[in-house]
Amino acid sequence: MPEEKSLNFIEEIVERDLAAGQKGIITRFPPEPNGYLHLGHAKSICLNFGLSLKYGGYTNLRFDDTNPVTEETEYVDSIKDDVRWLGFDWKNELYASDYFPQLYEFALTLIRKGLAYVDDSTSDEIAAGKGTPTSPGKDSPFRGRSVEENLSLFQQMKEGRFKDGERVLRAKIDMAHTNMHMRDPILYRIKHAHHHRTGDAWCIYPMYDFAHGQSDSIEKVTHSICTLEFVPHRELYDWFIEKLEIFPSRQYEFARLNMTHTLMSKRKLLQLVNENHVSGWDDPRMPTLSGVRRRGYTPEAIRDFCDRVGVAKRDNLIDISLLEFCVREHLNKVAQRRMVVFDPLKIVLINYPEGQSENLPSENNPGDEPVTYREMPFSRELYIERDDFMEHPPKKYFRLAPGQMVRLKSAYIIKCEEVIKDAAGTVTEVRCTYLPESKSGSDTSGIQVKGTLHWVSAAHTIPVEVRIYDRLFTVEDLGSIEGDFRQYLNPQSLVVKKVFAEPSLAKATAGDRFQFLRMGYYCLDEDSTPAKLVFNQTVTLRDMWAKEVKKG
RNA sequence: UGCCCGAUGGUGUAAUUGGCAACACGCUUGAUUUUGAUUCAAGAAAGUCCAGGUUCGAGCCCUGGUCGGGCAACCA
Repeated sequence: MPEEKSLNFIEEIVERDLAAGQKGIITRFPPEPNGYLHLGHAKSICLNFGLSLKYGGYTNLRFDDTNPVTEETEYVDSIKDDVRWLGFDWKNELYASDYFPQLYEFALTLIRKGLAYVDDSTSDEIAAGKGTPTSPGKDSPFRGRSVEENLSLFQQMKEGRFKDGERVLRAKIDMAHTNMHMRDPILYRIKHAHHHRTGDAWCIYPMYDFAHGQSDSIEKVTHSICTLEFVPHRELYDWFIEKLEIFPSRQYEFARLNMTHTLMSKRKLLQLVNENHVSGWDDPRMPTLSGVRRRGYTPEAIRDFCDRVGVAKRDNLIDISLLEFCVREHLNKVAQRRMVVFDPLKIVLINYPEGQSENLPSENNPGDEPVTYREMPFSRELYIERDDFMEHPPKKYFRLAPGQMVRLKSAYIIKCEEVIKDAAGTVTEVRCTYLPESKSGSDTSGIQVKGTLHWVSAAHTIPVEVRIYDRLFTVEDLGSIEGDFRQYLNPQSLVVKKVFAEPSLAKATAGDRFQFLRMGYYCLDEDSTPAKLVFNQTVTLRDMWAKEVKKG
């Protein structure tokens, strides 16, 4: 039995409720369809769906579509794709807009109870009347209207007798309340706008506060989980439930996910898209689910990540290296190994017959239970990484150098015999001898070498494009910067290279994930054509040597 | 100048609810290795924001501070 993992504070609440006799739980994931889902949403999705999976119950997918001017069907579709990709199934696909008739009835109820009124004030007047956090607001001059007049006016609002902004319906609570959200919050506003689902059926739309909690209640959601910025809304949330005498859903808040070197704000991400700082919502540098998916991240890795970051109420800034650890850990298990030379240096095997070649088997993944192999052509002329040769190597360098021997992965041990340079002194070719008796799998040479290099046969290699990504922003904490966040965009966040791949990669299909030996994890991008393969770098391998070099 | 949250190694999350502060990432060192990857082993790193109080005993409870975050969209 593995050690029982400790519960997060929401699980504790759920277990307490269950122990107190509650029969099961219902949660919901309530995105507004005005942008693509990002890693922060993944945390919420894993929490909400994870809870109902763990405690027996279900989770609804409910679109909070109460603002027709920013919401679109494109977003609805992408959100559904992303939730499914992450690996979760919702019980019901619902929309707050489904509840417009019911919500309208709720508004009528409040008016009849004398708890809501139509306000003719302008937006500015209402804002001014709100007061400030440290000073009370003032009652609207329209606050005292009779129930009949309010009913009539609200009816006229619904019928389209007024223009946008001319009137609103407000709750009648307390303009001096210490909680700003309780100072007669707006319930309904007029928007003569086309809604992605209800079309032109309505010209009044409920505000978030009047739609969200009641939607939870209608669905009998037991635990309505949201982020910390909604804490002050909870008092209002409960007020509606009490006054309307409806199912008592309960709201609980947790701290949203923040990550180093990136942003988790839909508004700012939209700006990056609109201003073409990235190629789209699914640009592999984006922290969106469609972005990390295209980058090659697996749903397993994302879920593992969400599990590891935990759930609590204090502000946090998760190091992006934790995310990278999670992908590496999963990809190490599932990605097939391939060899690709990024910056080629020609090797000529002077004792290997010209015109000859042979196929050498190489493991697809050394960790697989029965190890499987692919064939790699080997010949007299090869490419290795330019970094893997040094004419004057430092002490702990155990790659190729004059007089030194290295192993070519899955092939032979070679020894550097001669270095050829051009007029500028740049090494253009390295001549080596190979040890025929050192062939992988049947090595009788008895020689042990420290270094093993990846390589590709010059005559058999296929050119491919590789897109190498780095952090989107140069600063760690985007939340604590002054000025425009765009000035911190990393100009080096995308580097495109033409590189040399082993021929078996020609068979790859979009979405396939590989480990390019010693280089990193890559996946085939959808931009690929049979004539031109494009690979996205998912994440590099851990690199102790790079650290050593950096230390100097 | 109000109300509401929060504070535990560098980061994140725990601490059987009052009993020797643990786990993970990151970092360091060593072993293994036909990937300087993986794997394995070891280690450094907080005495729990501060000050009082309750208690045999406080990271947990109480009081008062300090610091950080949120709250005044006809956004969600």
